[in-house]
Amino acid sequence: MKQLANIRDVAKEAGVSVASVSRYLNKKGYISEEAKKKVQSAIELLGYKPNLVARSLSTKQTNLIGLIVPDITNPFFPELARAVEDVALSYGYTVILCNSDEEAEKEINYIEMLKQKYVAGFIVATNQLQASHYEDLDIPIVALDRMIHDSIPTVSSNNIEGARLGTSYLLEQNCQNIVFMRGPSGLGPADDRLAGFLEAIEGKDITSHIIECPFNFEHSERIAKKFLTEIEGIDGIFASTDVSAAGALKAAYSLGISVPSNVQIIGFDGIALAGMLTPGLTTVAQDIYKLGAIAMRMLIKKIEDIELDDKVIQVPVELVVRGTTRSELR
Amino acid sequence: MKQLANIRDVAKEAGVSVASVSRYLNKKGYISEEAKKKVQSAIELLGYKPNLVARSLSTKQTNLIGLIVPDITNPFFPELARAVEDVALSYGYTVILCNSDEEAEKEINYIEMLKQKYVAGFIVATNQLQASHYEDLDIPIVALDRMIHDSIPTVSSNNIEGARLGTSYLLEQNCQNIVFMRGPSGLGPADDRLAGFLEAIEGKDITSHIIECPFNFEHSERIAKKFLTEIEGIDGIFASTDVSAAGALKAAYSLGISVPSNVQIIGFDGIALAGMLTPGLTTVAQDIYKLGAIAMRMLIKKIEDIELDDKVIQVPVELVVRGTTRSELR
DNA sequence: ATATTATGTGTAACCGGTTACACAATGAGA
DNA sequence: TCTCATTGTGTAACCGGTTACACATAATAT
Repeated sequence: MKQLANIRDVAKEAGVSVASVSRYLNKKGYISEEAKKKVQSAIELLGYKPNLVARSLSTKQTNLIGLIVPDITNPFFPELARAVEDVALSYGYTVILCNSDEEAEKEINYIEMLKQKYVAGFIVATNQLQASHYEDLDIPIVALDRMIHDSIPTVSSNNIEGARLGTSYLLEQNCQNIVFMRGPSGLGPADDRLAGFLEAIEGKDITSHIIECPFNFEHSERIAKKFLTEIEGIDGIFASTDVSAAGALKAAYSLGISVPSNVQIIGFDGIALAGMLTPGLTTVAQDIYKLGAIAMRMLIKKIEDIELDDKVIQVPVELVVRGTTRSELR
Repeated sequence: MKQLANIRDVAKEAGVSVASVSRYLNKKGYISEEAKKKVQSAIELLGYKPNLVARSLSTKQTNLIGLIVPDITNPFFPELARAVEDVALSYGYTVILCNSDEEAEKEINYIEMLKQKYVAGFIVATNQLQASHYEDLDIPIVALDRMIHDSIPTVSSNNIEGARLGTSYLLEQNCQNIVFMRGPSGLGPADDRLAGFLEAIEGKDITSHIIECPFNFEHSERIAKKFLTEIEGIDGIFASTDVSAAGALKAAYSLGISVPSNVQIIGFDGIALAGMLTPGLTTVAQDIYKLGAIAMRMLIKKIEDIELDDKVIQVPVELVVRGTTRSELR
């Protein structure tokens, strides 16, 4: 392959100055129709593509977006990442994937490194760091799934409403003795889901058990096995996450407890996994793709310095009824 | 935040030239102990971090790696991506995630764009493009999971051996009438898995049905439902993918066919999903993390121009027995 | 004593863009 | 006719690194 042409080659070929070529490329400043044409054909002739690195050096801007997630291996995040990536691509941005493992240090390292690369912005789906860290950065940021601080635009699902919805459904199904597997305390969505659950059972004549449980299959299975053997008469489980629900389902199965006839289970997230389980998992589904897509669009607005209509966007949530609840009882 | 220091500031502060600072930073060329110390303290004093964009412009090299996968939403790929990302990070590289959707055009667009950014190399887990495309690129490339061409270093699982292993196990479990759900024809791993299956049943007195099926849950479920109703007496299913196996499992369940007592099912991949299903999916497990990690290390060697020991690496595969096969019959 | 080599350092050009600024030319308004 | 705004263009500095090359000095070989 031949040496790539640069802007000076184009200028020479077109018989104009580099400034004119640059103005043409960026549609900025004055340029005559005639010059435009000459530049255009020179570009075509030489197969010229602007060097993005050089441009970045000069403008201190790139079209790189850092997407920070706890762990792409957790099936919630690939769906989110996919949406972010799709939208980014359609606007000419490129996404860099960063797994933080919920460790502040890893996250800081990533942020430092990407800052050195002049990333255009970050989408952060973790909340390890204090808001001040991000504010000091002076780079556009959008929080996804988890609220970091009022000062940072956020897009998340309506978790409280979702938990209320799921709980009400469990009550409709005549569950009287419900375990709520709450996520790690201190984690925004986990807390909100618990709040929604508590609101929904408020004043109802049912027994409830709140049990903390990480968003991880093996732990969830173990914990569910424990409470299913230790607590008498459980007839409903609301897990804060589909993965946890899957753990509970498996635990029930291995204990010979039949789902949904003995225990009904409901999850939260609406990831593809829910539909793959047998029986299919009833779940409060987030619109994950929308979550990611909106976050990316917000970030692009911030990057391009367009005023945001709303700083906080709540995406509605929907109950998807499948086989782990007794829909025939409705 | 104050203006970041650049190399000239450091040089001035240290009382040396920029060349010395640069030599110090890159550990290249001669520099005295004394100068080293002066530069070091100037760097600390100013909190200097080299500007990676400027460096890239000059060296025409970045520490960016493009990772091209069909769709990160397919649960096989996040596990792979995770490994790639971990190893990349540990060597100071950053990975850019690209979903090609198995479309040649998308892939070409990505490659073009990343080339403009001086990416250091690509890990390609798709095979849409002809090898020549990659060769013309003149950028280090490693093929992951799927072989593209002899000329391109490849790391993949031993798919033939894996399929043989799984099939033998099914035979040991007394399956007589087996459906092999093969992946899309023309796809390397899918073809290899079929080959392994055929080899393993060669000469055995059993009935087999080869049915093509994409690597997608919904399609797999539908197809499995069809053959489970249309074909008499199926007692074993070997799916080329855990996701397909999950579809088959769900299909069996919805038809009231019990697994493993009526039909035994075995998958391929060893993704986390397999363990989350009930019953747990017996599967031929790839060492997915290892696959990704080795690919990344190979790529780094290519980038740094270190001779590769082997151009093609086959990672061994392991049978993981869970609940969809009747292990008690052993 | 002299040639040769190894060590150490600085200057300035270069990578390939962007853009401030100077300078024209043209047309409109006073 | 004389401003002055508008449109159009080019030169050269700048972004922040790397590095070829020239030059200097010290150590070793002849």
